[in-house]
Amino acid sequence: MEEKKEKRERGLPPLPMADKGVVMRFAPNPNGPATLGSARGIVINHEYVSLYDGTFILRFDDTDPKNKRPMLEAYEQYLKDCEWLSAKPDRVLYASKRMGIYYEHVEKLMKMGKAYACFCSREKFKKFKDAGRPCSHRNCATEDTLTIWENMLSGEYDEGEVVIRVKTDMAHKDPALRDWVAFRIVKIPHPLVGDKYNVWPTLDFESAIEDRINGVTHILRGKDLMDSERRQQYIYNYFGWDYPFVKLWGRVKIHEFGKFSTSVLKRKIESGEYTGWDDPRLPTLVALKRRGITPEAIRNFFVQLGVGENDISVSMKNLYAENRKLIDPVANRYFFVWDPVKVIIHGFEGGTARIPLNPKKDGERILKTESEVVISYSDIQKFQNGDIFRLKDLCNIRIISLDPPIAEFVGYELDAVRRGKNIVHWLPAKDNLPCVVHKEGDLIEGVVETSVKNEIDRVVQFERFGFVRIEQFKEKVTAIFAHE
RNA sequence: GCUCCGGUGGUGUAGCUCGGCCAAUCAUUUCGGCCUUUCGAGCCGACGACCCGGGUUCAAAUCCCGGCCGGAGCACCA
Repeated sequence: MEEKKEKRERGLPPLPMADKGVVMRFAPNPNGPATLGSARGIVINHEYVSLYDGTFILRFDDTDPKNKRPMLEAYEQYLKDCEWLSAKPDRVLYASKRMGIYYEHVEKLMKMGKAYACFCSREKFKKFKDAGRPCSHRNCATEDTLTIWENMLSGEYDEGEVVIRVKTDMAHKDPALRDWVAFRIVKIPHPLVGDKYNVWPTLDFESAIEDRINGVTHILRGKDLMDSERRQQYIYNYFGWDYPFVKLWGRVKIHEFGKFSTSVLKRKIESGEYTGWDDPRLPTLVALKRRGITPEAIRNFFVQLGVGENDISVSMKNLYAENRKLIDPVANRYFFVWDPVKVIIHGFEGGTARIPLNPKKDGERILKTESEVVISYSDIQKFQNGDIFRLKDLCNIRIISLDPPIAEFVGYELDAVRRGKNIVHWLPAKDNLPCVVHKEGDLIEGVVETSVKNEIDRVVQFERFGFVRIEQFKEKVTAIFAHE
């Protein structure tokens, strides 16, 4: 009862048939670091596993060194990204290092007469497939199939010359299921295992075997892999295995990023359009981390999205809202004056402002100033000669000249201005640090409180600007914008 | 062309398995108000949805049929 309530709060529907243990896996191709899309797989799988106290497997489906060439650094990055998301895998598998297992199983299938070597070109086979009729290779004798297989392994055939197909049903009403390819020849060295192999399994074959061997009980997969279950079911039937429970989910599109794919990202980084995988404009986890988006926020975000089967298009605003809930209570506040303009205050001999670091916490920062301050150009622009406004937590002033900006001291009474829009932030003209904020591709220059240099690698709020992560301080402060 | 799947407010989501407690949940967005001090944070409030048409039933978001719309697969990619 209580447990059930907890599940509901976390937002994920219970998993059917979970009573005999839960083993789940996330199986990326490491052709780049994890993106928000991968994060969904990592988070939800892990969330379920921890809900049922099961086992979480990270499996690299890296069986195509040609079209989906893995990136060596991405393997390690995936591990780091999982840990960052508090989803450390219980087991890590590299398909490319487990080829023997796949060979062993396909050989069994061939001996059972359930797999055969096919020499048809793609075009030729497509004709047979569309016609719903078998090609001549389908009836090849078992011994001959095995001989061809041996020759494939020893490299006697060229790429594209021959493939191994799993026998399904050439007359199946769904053309997508008819005798699919289980192995093909790829004579390009693999980033991880070199030129050790030139016969590689397809995803459907590799995944079918691995899920079984590792006792995977529940599979979460994209709708694009909808046919995998029915394709792989043939193998499971031949071996007398039970297929895991499958839940499909739709594609997630993020408004702000549009359609992105790892390979497109990679190209744009190589061409210099982006500075690297951690460019703050990108939807990679390393980039989000750099901006100060917390892993907890990402987890909450995906749990809230749920596991629906329709394709969705969601805004980063939802992620930002989750992140804000987490960081707002702890992020220290600072003044960041962008486009700073110096204002001379007549009749003010200077003063000291004591401002809470965070309205919900103890601690304060102290701003000591003389009679000259800086405020944002965008603020002063809104005032006219004679207007009175307040320098937040300091004093009230009246504009007596706009160009050059000169004001006169009016008093300390907050009540005199009261309304929020007449309160602006400021900094002492003589005591501040230059600062540049990376915000959505723009560089925003300004000045910040000197104590910001003690916040390296932390997320703070620049008042009336937004939350940023302080990245470094070398002559000037560099901050990366997260969100408002 | 063949084969699958899905359609709840602007955006997501709960509810649909076992029809009534649903004049429909929660989050976010937008708007409005509040705040001894963030016009860009916070707090409070409001607006806003069951794709359409039939059928079954005392009763349908929930079941059935048809339509419309959207998505996916039919690769020697994952």
